Amino acid sequence: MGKILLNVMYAGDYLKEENNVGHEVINMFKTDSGENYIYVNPYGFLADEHYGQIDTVLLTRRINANKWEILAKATDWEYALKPDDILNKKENQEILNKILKKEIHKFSFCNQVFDEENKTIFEENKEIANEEKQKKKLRYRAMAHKLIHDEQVKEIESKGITYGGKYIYEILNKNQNNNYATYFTFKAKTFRESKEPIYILADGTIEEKNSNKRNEYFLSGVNLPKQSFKIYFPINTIKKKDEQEEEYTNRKKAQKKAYEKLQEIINNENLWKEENTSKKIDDKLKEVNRENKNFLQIIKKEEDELVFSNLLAHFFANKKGLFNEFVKEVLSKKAKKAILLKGELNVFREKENIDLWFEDDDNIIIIENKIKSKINGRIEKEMFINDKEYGQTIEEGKNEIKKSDNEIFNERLNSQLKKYFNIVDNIKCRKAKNFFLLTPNYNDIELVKYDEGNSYIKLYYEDVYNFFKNQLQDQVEYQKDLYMVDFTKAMKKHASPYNHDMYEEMERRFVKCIEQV
DNA sequence: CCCACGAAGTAACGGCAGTT
DNA sequence: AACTGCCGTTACTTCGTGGG
Repeated sequence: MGKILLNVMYAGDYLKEENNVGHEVINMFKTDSGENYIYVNPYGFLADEHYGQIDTVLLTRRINANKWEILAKATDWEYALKPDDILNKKENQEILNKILKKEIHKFSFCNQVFDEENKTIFEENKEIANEEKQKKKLRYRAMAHKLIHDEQVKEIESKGITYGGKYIYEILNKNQNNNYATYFTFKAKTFRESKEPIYILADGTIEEKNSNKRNEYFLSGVNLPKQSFKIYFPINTIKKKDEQEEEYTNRKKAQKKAYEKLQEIINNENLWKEENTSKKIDDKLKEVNRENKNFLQIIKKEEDELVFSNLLAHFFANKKGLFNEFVKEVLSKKAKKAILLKGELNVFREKENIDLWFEDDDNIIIIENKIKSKINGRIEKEMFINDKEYGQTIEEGKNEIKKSDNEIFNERLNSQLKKYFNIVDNIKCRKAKNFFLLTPNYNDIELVKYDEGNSYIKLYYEDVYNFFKNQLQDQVEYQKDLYMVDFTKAMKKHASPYNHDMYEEMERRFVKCIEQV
């Protein structure tokens, strides 16, 4: 029975620095000779005992604390450089002995040696700050890192591991600590991307109750790590501390079940592409990378919902007939009824705090735009011991959280959706009133959760993006408006089922670095 | 012109659970 | 047993708007 490793990609403060390219970017690319090298976060190697044990590495991305997306599977380790083997080479032992004055057989042993050697120094100089101690400790580990790095560089040259004609260590030469970096963990014989997003959900997600969505797998009773980039299945250690025997066995059972479920996912051929779809760095990819900019990206306003609301209001107010088409082609279809516009159209921004307010003789159409933020509103938690005693019942549709047999939390979400609905609903007129909530495709807001949520119709950026794209194709007039062309480009990001920001950002940086070497 | 308020942005902080 | 850094929460800041 082999182990499964779930590894998180595109995370960490390291990536915030423009010059740093996450090493994991290589996972989604083939080398120039068509091989798949995999880099396992965070440092590119595993603890000694895992080598030779792992069947499959699932490359994942965090959606949130309890929801991870599986992007690809890498199986059949063909080749790896084991850090401890490198350190145990005779010449490396000599180097380490000379510097550390101690025999090192295990990578993890560096810390211990440091502690022993510096015991007296730190006892005598208690004032040495902890921070400084940490820095010094890191320098010791860096020696081991350096030896592994040197060995990898040799291998990269002899095996010709290149992307777009450049050695991987050349490409990443602007990375912080590139001189100490590890570049690959192993070479995989098979690499398959998922056909469509596969999600695994752990405890704490509201999706549990209706987890019959496509490709969502619930790993009940298992916690996904919040800090670590790795989790191994079967899970290595279960702490028995503070646990009753029954809880302990239940947790063991849950973990076994989770492991079996992951195996099912891996073996389910329907979930994975038939071919190895990882790309090679070629001229076409470089070209796409250069063209892929839009002005909102440049001014870093791609995530700003106010900007999108302003632009939508601008185009609908100023392009004659555009809103008419939009209502016909998109809103009517979403509402499953014909919305017929009549008379002069007025477009308001932030009227009564409502993002977009369209009004003509016969209709009021409200669009609440949510890109990053959630629905605002107070969450009122009512806790009552045994609802019968208090004479209260839990209304249907509310989120009911059962803490124990007689403790029930009733979560009421008194939301801005309700507020806006009431504002418009209370207007005494014969106009038809339609409410829409516009969100990116990756940001699935559960309307049922909110008061009056059901009065809103979900509208996705994909709908709006496709509409604008089609309009641009059909109307030469629109093509001349470069703001409209760029705005449409900027919407594409939010029309994706993945929030691919880091994924795409890393790809962009990677290709940029290759061109600059 | 002042002030209150809403909403988005931001900084700080504690919890978490695997890793060394 | 100490360490780590993400994540959710909370409190605070900033900005714009609209009422008085």
